[in-house]
Amino acid sequence: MPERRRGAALEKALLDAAWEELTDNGYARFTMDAVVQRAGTSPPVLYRRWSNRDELVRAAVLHTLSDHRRVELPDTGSLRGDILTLMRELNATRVQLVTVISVQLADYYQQTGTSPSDLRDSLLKGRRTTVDVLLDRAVGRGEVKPERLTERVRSLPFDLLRHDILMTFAPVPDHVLEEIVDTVFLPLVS
Amino acid sequence: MPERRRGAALEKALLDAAWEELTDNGYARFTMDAVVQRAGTSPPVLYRRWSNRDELVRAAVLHTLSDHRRVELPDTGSLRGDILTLMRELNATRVQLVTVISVQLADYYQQTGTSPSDLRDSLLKGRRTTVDVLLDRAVGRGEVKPERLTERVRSLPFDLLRHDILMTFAPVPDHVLEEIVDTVFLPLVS
DNA sequence: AGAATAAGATAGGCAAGTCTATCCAAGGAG
DNA sequence: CTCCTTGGATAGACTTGCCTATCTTATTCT
Repeated sequence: MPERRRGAALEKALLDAAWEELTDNGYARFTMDAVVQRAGTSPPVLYRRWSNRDELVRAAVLHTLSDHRRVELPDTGSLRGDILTLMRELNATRVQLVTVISVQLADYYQQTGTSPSDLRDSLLKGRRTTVDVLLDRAVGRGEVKPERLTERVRSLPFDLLRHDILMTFAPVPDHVLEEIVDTVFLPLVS
Repeated sequence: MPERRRGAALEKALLDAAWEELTDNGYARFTMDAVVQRAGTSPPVLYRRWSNRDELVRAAVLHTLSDHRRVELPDTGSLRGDILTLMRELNATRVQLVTVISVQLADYYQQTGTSPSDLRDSLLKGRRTTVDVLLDRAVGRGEVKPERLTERVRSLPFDLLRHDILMTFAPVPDHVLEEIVDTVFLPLVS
């Protein structure tokens, strides 16, 4: 007989199940029944917490986002190493997150009249990102010319990474990451 | 009494209606009934041609793609002008196409195990694109150094445009297009 | 121990959507 | 003019998913 889960543990299990349904099947095929079944519980348990599909989806996304928030801060001694390390980590760990946020939630954006950039903005608002730290250190070492670091250029490697992920729904090969850094980003900043 | 449409005209009306449903409501809310109603016809007319939802979606996408295939070839005398003109046209006319192909079809990709890049590849296979022509002319004028024109760099401005469209689901402001060309693309190629 | 709380099972009403069967009507082909 | 194809209307069977009501049972609190 399995133990009966309660409170926070049960809630986490439900949100995890919802997230897995979302990544596996996408929003279009996301059903409450499937979440119930995957979590091994019964409908009322779910509905006591989130009274409809959209509430559950929102909660699952927020839950996963807050889980993934922190990234290790690389420190390899060079901008190239730092940026590549960061990109490799994002590339390895965030493919699902990126595709769900950008693609699977299409219906949610349509209903709310928002877009992925709105979601992103509301999450990053006022936070100092890892990239900012890396770049400041590189400026301190004289590796980059600060006047070249426009917002566009700062986010360029990550925009390109995100773009490639969205076109393939898969991690990007490592040589592509190096290509982005070596033939696009570094030439523009140094 | 409205005339009764037949054959190709009717088929086009149905596919157009399907495409509009797709752009307005997305794949998740795409229903046969809605298409029937928008086209002003009745269910059997639809089912005689496409026996289910997915077949219809596929047909509508292909139909629209073949409609949009050609782009005007700009000739402003400078690479900057040519590229900007092309980007402006794409930005103005392809937002729906890009978002539908990348986002609304998520479910389709999941079922077929494909991705937007597969769709893109199968469409562009062997075709000489407008961009190639522009760039070759620029090389001829000595505006760009040919050895810098890697595949990555050639597609860079369009990848960034596509990325921004996917983050906002809307046309990109003109000053952003200029920013991409002036602070990213041209510095890399000249 | 006993009471209170919340988990979990089961069943079912309701709504929406898919697809088919059946019919009638328009309009082009002979 | 008549036939025959095909468009179009209507109705309904069937399925699926949402959500609620009701009941039993495990776990925790006092």
